[in-house]
Amino acid sequence: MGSIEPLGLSPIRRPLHEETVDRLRDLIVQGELAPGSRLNERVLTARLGVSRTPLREAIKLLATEGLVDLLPNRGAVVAPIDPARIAETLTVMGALESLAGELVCAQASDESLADIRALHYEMLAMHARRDLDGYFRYNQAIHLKIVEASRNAVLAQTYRQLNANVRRVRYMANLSAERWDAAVQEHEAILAALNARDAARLKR
Amino acid sequence: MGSIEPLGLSPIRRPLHEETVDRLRDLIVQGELAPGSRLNERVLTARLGVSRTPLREAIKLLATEGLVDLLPNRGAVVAPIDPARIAETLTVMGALESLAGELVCAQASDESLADIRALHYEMLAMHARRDLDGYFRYNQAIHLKIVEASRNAVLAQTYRQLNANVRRVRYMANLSAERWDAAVQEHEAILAALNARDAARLKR
DNA sequence: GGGTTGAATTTTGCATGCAAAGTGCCCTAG
DNA sequence: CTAGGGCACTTTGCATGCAAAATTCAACCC
Repeated sequence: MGSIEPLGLSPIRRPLHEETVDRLRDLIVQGELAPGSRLNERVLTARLGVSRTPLREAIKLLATEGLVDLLPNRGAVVAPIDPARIAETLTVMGALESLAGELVCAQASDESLADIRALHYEMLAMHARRDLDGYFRYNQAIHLKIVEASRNAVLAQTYRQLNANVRRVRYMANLSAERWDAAVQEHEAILAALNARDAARLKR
Repeated sequence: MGSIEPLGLSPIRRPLHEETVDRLRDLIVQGELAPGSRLNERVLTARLGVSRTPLREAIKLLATEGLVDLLPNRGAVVAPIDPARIAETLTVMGALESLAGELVCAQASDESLADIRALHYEMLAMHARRDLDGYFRYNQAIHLKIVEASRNAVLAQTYRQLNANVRRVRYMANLSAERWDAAVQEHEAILAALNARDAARLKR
């Protein structure tokens, strides 16, 4: 396009299609593109400032992540939120978290555990001041950190991919207060087990 | 390209990029494209008879499956086989299979179980006549069938995706005879537990 | 002789063009 | 007034064009 790189020492330039995937994913996850709405290529190229080629690559990629549905010869739509599918996803994520917990107990570094503990207290702080949004962010961060601390890159990537799908729901479904408190209790228990490196306790 | 569709009453026509993904995946999984070799777009378009656009879409898709590595501005290579990564993948697949087993015990239909049992005996037949290739095919089929019988589409898709990666290895790594026999024994045990719908026994 | 630089070629990344499939509107027939 | 058919417009799917990055190869300098 007509713009000249400001040549601020930008060490690397990310491929456009990658950038587009991330931006489009954010639009979908944060609900800016509503579930079920069509993804018109012309509109999106205008909105994102890219041409159709990287956009189409991005759309197909997000289709494999389950965030969009491809309708042959009729384009793509933001995947509707299917409660049954969400439930299935949570089941699988549960199994992965369980595995991650075991691996963390067995082999994570003390620094990783310390990081997780720190995030946990940040989250408690958010809970204390009833900051739901902040709470969710730290909650996400903790889960991702646990999965990363498992030192299994495949596990981490698989988990992240599934997570994108349920994040859409979490953004919408507002938690009741009791449900929220219960979740926090649960988190306390998990953290305690991790600290003790007690894999058996973790699985309850 | 210049060819005319033979117009045999083809009810539907699969999108070209999808077809390309499958064909390219097969080339990689079956080792026809060696790990580490570069994916030259011009060469592949000639080989597959498609233009660069669907080919590029396919390559990016396979990158998310972990079958190819993308080198920015330098194209793509068939992902080298990294033993550590394979081990990680098997760990995750193990967790998923375990989950699948539980789900199958809890809620699969009797017909599904019968299908699995039938495949199991087919596999035993292959084992008896020392047909390694046939054995692998049925082995794969059984695992896929179990995962599908779990009635969790997300689980099934996740499993299939991870499986593509390890299939490359299974094609190469020839099993020793003892290792093979042991695997068959294991399979017998799994099938027995499934038939009894005994989830606890399954997990050993 | 080894290393470096730079021009030619190749290859990728992105943009755009073209044909076919799809969609909707309007007009007409019943 | 409603149902059906046809035409125009929109949108997608694929192919190709163009510019920039990378690679190659060779001449040149040290």
